[in-house]
Amino acid sequence: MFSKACKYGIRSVIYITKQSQLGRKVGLKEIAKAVDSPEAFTAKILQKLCRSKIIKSEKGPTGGFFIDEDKLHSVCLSHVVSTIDGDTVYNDCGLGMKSCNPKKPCPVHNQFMVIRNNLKTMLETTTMHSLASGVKSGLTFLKR
Amino acid sequence: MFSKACKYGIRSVIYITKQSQLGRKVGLKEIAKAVDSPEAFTAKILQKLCRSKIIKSEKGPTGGFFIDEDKLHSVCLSHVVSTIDGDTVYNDCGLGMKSCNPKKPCPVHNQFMVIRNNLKTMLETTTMHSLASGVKSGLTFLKR
DNA sequence: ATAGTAAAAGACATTATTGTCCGCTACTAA
DNA sequence: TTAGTAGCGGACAATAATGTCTTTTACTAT
Repeated sequence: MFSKACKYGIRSVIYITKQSQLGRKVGLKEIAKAVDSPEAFTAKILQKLCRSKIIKSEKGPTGGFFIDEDKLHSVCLSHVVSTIDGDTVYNDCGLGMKSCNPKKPCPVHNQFMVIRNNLKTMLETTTMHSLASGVKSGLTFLKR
Repeated sequence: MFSKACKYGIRSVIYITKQSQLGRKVGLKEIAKAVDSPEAFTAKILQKLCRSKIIKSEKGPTGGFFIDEDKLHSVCLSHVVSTIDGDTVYNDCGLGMKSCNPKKPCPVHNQFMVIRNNLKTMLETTTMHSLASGVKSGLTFLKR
């Protein structure tokens, strides 16, 4: 479904969200440990997410990654996914055909449309805030 | 969503189905041209599909790939997908966590369950026969 | 029988993804 | 000002996926 990079990214942003709700900035090491991801690789992913303004970072001691107060409730799964994996999940043909469109559809075009719209809606309506809440309340988990 | 190998596989099986409905066996070259896929790579995929009994092959001149009469209406997308990509689409955690299950779910477990069940149902109820019919009637296309 | 055709199988090549390492830059606190 | 911390960026390494090539095997029609 998603690349590993994207999965690490989502897990990381959930953790950052959770900590930002407590007013904490978190360092790379802490994030990698909390979500059980390779540290250096995670750094790359976080850099991408910074460039796309989903998260912010501050250098130096007491620095780390965080999410702005006013963004805490608006960041969605879809933002992270499109930053890391691009729009392939939404746009690419299910059978990998170059020009698959409603006028010249691939054999599974319509079937995939339904699934993909479901997925798109889910990604666009699921906020990182709500996912972080699940972790905070102990209903869901971020590692293992 | 699916690997390239899986996409080539699906396209190929649709084409083979279409031709088998006409009582024709089809050679590798013809398949690769019809579905616009790399020939040698497609050969590997067809071998897998043969080993899993989804399609059959006959060697020698007048040989080629085909689907048994009695299977023509029963082969589903799910069969091809699980042969080529395995069960990852159905079983693997959406966030790549090792032990994600209903008792210890990842943050997006429930959201993904819904989507995945939709997908699973779709794959299990969509026959290659029906997809081949769409191509035959000119409603859908297998290349470009 | 044998010549020709087509799939099977294994070795190899290329590319994309994943992952690591290290020096550099920015920043903060003392 | 400076020492230490933490993210940034580029180069590099390992692995997995994709794709190719060549030889062998099986078969059929003549």
